[in-house]
Amino acid sequence: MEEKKLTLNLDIRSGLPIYTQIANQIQSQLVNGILKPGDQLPTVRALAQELRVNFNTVARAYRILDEERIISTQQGRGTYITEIPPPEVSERLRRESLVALTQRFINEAFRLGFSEREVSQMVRDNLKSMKEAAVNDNE
Amino acid sequence: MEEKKLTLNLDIRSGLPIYTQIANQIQSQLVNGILKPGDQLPTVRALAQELRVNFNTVARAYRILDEERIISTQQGRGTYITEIPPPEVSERLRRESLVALTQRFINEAFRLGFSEREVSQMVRDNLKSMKEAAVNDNE
DNA sequence: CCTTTTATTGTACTAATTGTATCATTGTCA
DNA sequence: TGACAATGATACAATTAGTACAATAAAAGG
Repeated sequence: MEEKKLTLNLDIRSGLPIYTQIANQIQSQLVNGILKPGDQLPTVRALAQELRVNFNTVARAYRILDEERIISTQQGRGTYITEIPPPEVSERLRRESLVALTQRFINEAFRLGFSEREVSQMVRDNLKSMKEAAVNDNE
Repeated sequence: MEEKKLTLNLDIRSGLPIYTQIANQIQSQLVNGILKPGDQLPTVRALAQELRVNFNTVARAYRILDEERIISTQQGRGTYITEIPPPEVSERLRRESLVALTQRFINEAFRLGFSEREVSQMVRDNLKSMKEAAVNDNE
C-alpha cells in the first residue's frame, strides 16, 4: 500500500499527449487494482526522471487526476490515491451510505448542543461557499 | 485530568497538512470533553513518535493552538490545556467545531459522488424525521 | 539544604523535499 | 505562416525534517 514502482509505457507515436497517457495509465492501474487507495505516487520529479520527461508534464497529469478526485496532491508532501466511488456499488448501497453519513453528522452536531436551525444553516452556508469556490475556479 | 493518551487519526489522503489535522483534532477533543482544562498533552517528541512524524510538526500544531489560547506551551515544562477558556473563546470553539464537522461531512458526501442537491435534501429529511421522532416521544 | 549536574521540554533557524505558477520554446496543422 | 497545444525552464511556496539551543525540572553531591 506504499511506494509502488509505477511502471508506465509511453508511446510517442500514439498521438496522445504525454500527460494524457500518464493520467490514463494511472487511472487504469487503479481500476485494475495495481494501485490502491492510499498508495503514494512517485513525486513529480522522480516520475519525470524515470520517464525522461519534464516534471511539469507529470504535474499536469497529476493535476488532471486531482481534479477528477482520483488522487490528492499536496504541496510539500506528495500525491496519494484517494478513495473512488466504487462503480460496482449499487445505487441503493450508495444512498444508504449517505443516510448513515448524514445521521452521524447530525447526531454529532446535536451532541455538541447545536439546534436544528443552526445545523441546517451551517450546511447551507457550507454548500454555498463551496459552489462559489467552484465557480471561481472556472473563471 | 492528567496524562491522557490522546488518540489521533491522521489521514494522509485528506489533503490537510499533518499539523492542521493534529491541531483540529485536539481542538475538537476539547470541545467534545475528551480533553479538559488543565490536562497535560503529550510532549512534542512523545506525540511525534506515536504518530511517526517529526516533532517539529507536532510543535507547529501546538503553536497554532497556543496562539489561539487553547493550550499553553511552556518551554521546559510541557503543554497544557488552558485552564479557564474565556466565554467568547469557548463559544468560538463551539462554532468552529460545527464548521469543521460540517465540512468533513460535506467533503465525504461529495467524495461518495453525491450532488449538492442530494446532500441538502438528505439533511433536510434527516432533520425532519428527527423532529417528528422527538414529538412522538412526548406524546 | 544548597549547589551543581543532568535530563526533559519547547523554540528557533535552516535545509530538504514536494507541488505550483508563470512564461518561454517547440512543434504541428490548418 | 500563424495559431494553438504540448512541453520545458525557472522561480516560488508549503510542508516536513534536522540540528542546535534555551528554559525548566529533577537528580546528585556536598
